[in-house]
Amino acid sequence: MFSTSCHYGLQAMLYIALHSSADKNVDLTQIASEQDIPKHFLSKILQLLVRNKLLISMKGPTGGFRLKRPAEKITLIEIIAAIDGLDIFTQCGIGFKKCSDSNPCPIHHDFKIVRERVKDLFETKTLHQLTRDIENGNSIVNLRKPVVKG
Amino acid sequence: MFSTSCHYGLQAMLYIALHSSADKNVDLTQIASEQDIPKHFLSKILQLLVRNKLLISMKGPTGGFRLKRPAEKITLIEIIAAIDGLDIFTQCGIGFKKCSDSNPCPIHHDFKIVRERVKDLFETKTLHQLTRDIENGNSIVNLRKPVVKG
DNA sequence: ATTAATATAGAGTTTATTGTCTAAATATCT
DNA sequence: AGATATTTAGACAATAAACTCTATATTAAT
Repeated sequence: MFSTSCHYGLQAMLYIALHSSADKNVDLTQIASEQDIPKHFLSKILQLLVRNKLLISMKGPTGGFRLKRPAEKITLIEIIAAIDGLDIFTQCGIGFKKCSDSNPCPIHHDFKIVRERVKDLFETKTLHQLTRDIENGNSIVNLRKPVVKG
Repeated sequence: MFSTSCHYGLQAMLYIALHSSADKNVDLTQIASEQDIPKHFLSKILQLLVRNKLLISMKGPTGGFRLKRPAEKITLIEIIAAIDGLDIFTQCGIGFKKCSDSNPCPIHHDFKIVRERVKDLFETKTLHQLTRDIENGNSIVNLRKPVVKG
């Protein structure tokens, strides 16, 4: 449904939401190695997210990435919009370029309904909802927070 | 949502459903030019649909393509399966390879619901339903049947 | 100040997708 | 039988997506 880049971006944002805080960055190498994403490829995706005001980056030792806004205020569709764009949520189901509400293809109305449901999901789902699920143990997929030292 | 090849395949199948019959083929050049699809590229897609038993092809003068089965018996998902495969209907929304019902990512359950709705649509929609919509004038997009001579 | 750790930038490579061209095989029609 | 119209096949080209590598800029810590 989304590009590989977009998947990487979503995964990285989730990782950063879980592992960064207002005074703690997560660095690229850690994200890339723990999420198994090519480092320099991920680097460009994160740069894009910085330019789109979803992340803050800092150079130097202790540098890295953190969320620009609280996880409650970041929806998944913002990440998707920054990387893949929103065409997928407006495009015709069978690819007719001229298809529209007033000039519908024969599947337009039915497709629009299900497409909107997908869009709604990503519009309403926040990063915080995802991290909460993980912290509650309702979701897994190798994103467990490491045990804090001390 | 689907590849360009898949869009072309869906569009061509719809065109063939509208313009062929048990004793009339539609030829590649006509489909390609009327649907504005690169001819030789479309040729390969139609060959794939022939191999997947959705179309019959005949060479020579009066040759061309026709549906292998009645349009009532061909669902859109069969066309999609032949060209793009069905991965999109099983893949994780945020791209985790290991995500599954028993090892869910934090959006798994919600995403599965909307993904199934999209799948349902393409599973239940037949080519016949599309052509009927067009013939009833409920859908347009440059697929009008040309006026029959005589 | 120096060093080390980090993000940023840009060039280059590989692979997949999309599109083009030419030739061959097959079938119809006269 | 020969001419013509069609699909099939395969090589090739162009573009985009995914990935790699090297160098530079910036910052924290010493």
